[in-house]
Amino acid sequence: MVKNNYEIALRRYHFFLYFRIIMENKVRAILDSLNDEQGKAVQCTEGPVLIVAGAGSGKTRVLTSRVAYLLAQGVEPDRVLALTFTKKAAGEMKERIALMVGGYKARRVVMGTFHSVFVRFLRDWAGPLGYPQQFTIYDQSDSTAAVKAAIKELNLDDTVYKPRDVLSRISSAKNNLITVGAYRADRGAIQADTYSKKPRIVDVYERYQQKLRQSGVMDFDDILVNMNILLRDNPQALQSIASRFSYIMVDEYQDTNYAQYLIIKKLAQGHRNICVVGDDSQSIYAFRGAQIQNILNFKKDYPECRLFRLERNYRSTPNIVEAANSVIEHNAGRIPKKCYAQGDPGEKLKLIRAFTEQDEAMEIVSAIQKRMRSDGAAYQDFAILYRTNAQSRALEEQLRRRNIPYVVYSGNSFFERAEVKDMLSYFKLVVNPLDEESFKRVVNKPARAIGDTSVKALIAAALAHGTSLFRAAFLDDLEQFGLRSAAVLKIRAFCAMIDSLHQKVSSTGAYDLAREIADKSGLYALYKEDTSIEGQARFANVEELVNSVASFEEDCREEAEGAEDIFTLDDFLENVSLLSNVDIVDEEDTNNKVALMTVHSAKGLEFPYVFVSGMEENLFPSQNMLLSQKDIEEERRLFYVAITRAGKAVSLSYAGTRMRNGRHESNSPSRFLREIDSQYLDRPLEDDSFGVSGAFGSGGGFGRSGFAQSAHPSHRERWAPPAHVAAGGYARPPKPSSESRRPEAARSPISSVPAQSKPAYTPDPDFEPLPMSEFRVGQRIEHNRFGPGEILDITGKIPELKARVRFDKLGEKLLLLKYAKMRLEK
DNA sequence: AAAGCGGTACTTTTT
DNA sequence: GTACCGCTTT
Repeated sequence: MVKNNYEIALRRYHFFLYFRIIMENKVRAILDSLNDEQGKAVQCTEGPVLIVAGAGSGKTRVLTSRVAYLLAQGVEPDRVLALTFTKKAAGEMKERIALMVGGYKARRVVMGTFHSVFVRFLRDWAGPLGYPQQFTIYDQSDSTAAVKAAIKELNLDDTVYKPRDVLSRISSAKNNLITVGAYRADRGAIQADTYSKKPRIVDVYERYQQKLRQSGVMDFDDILVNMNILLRDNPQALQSIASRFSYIMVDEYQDTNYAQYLIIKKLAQGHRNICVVGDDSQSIYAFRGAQIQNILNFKKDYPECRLFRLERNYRSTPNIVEAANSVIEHNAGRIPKKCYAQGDPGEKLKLIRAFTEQDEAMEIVSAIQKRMRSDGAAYQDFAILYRTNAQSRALEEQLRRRNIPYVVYSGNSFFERAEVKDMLSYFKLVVNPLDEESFKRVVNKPARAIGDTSVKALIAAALAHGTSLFRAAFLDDLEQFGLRSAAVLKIRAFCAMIDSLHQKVSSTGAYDLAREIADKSGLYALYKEDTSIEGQARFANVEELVNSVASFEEDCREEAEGAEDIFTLDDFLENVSLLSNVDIVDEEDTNNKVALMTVHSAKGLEFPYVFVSGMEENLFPSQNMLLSQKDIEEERRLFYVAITRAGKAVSLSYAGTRMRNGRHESNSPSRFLREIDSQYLDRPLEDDSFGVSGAFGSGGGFGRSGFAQSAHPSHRERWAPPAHVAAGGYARPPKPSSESRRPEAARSPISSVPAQSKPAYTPDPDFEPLPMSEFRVGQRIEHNRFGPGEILDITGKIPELKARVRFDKLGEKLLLLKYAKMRLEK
């Protein structure tokens, strides 16, 4: 007996030793792949930790290793919370952790985006917060539509109260946890709104919130606001949620806003094991409330915190890193750090100068093909980045022309299609019948003889009773709002259909229910019967959406490893609503394809070869960002992000003219190009490349008399005109301004001389306006629709030039030249 | 009630 | 140049 016990104890001890050796091996394996500083950061698990991680410094490696290290120390996976900005980032980290500690443990780590993790908690506490358990989430376009509806209900002019602007105002209020009441009490905010001639924004805010409430819906910001409310007002919830975790990690901390900051603070206040990772130089989301202060002030909140700096860049060549450094040094108030790379300095950054955006695109495509031959690179090694989504067009055209496979990372592709939105609205409405925007969208799709008039009356009834459209449908005083009994019956039939589907949500698999909705709603049949080419494409999209429900369900089952959960449509919706641009693209879709995306979307990604296109003033930096020094610094960080995506080579391109909003625009090369230390560029940037002088001959050639010839169409096609021609032709050729010559001035032109920074060209008030094109008074023209005629006179200011035309058949008409489809008569 | 037209605004970035 | 809105027409 004694011996037996002894043996057991010995065995246990052996097992313990054995176990320890395995663990030590695991730990060693984890730490072996790290440099000194990374290793320290990984092992410093207790207490607050700030990791300032430069671009390409192995930030993800540190984060994943740190989680793996914690698990190897015996920490239970579900006590670790890791927050990221995109699902893609979270997914990749999970995969890497799984490689280190196995999938079983890795999957149990609570890892996801702020929004998706918090939504889970909010579901558990939906009741106390006054939401239905199956609340749904409004995306940007739903929110905008709801704001618009709120504006209309308040009888405000939606051309003054532009829904997008109002929403962004409301959004920043929410991101700073300013409720409607606090907003009303905030004299500064009210004054600002009054000053911008929109004093009733706060009323719209109030109405908008009411609508969301009645609809049982949260917008993106509400997820954060409600999380804060929950943690503030519900001690039980705070206790339950905060005590679940003993370690918290936050990625991209520089991009957190106040609401997120406060949630993290509350969750960490017990154990203070909070590790945040970020790079102040890569803070690019101020427009959605991100506060760079959060990372700068981390030390103030956690005085005992340890700081680790990851300064060695493993991604990029020294030339790229130094070029990026030289740019970011133009910003004030950064966390001091010196990023560096070792090894072969690599190629210098390449400048590409083109006449038009098409030329620019061609140059880029040629460079890609050349590079593939010289370096044996594959398509997926390339990324083309740009400031605005609209710029992808010209690039796509050229890529298609040369049969180069590419993938565009952008939100407005699949999920923005009308037919997909219709189907999704049905899904949302079935999950949450109170959802007003979804209700309005699909109530008469396919046609059920429930027209605008009926819907308007129903809205009035809902408004009067302070309830949702769905509930309003069953009121018994609907006649008072002008609804005929036939219409009421049809509406109620629709609601009954939705309700019967709604009953099945929690008991039916997502895919089965999706199919049933597609059938019962009649949407499937509606799209199927349209046999036109576009109709077939629409049908295919609806099919694809429904199929994606199936693959979602499969993914979930795989993840759950046979646990007998059923995955329902509300799970699917939640997942879809919180996808980011980079999440939407299928992994298989990126195989051997050139990637196109905005610089914002590119954050966190890397490619061997990066092209940054549209390096022009007013585009990058954006013209909307030229007003304040703060904004310029954010644009500069954005440019920094762009450059540091590259491993081997960076090409920066700019065009002399490009089409924007249907007009040709000319801009000089971006100031950021001038900010790159010239020793890292393959050639010096011409001081006077575009829009100023030089390239097209200075001054004389484009005077008043010179304009008539240069504006001839054939001439214009070959030679991109400098700015003063494209801008309308009546401005003087600018004198080479001192601003473009002096780098010091270029660094801070805004704060010192705001007047000079914007209009590079002063219009001559005495000069008679000429049309920007070939049209003259007295000329005969031919209009696409109105036929032949004669130009009587031309009035108005650029760009609103109007031509009075007497048409031979139709008489006089006033046409806006920039839109009129007419040409000189042959 | 749907389709078709003309007018208007739009392009900064996104969870 | 396009997407969207609201008005008009059938």
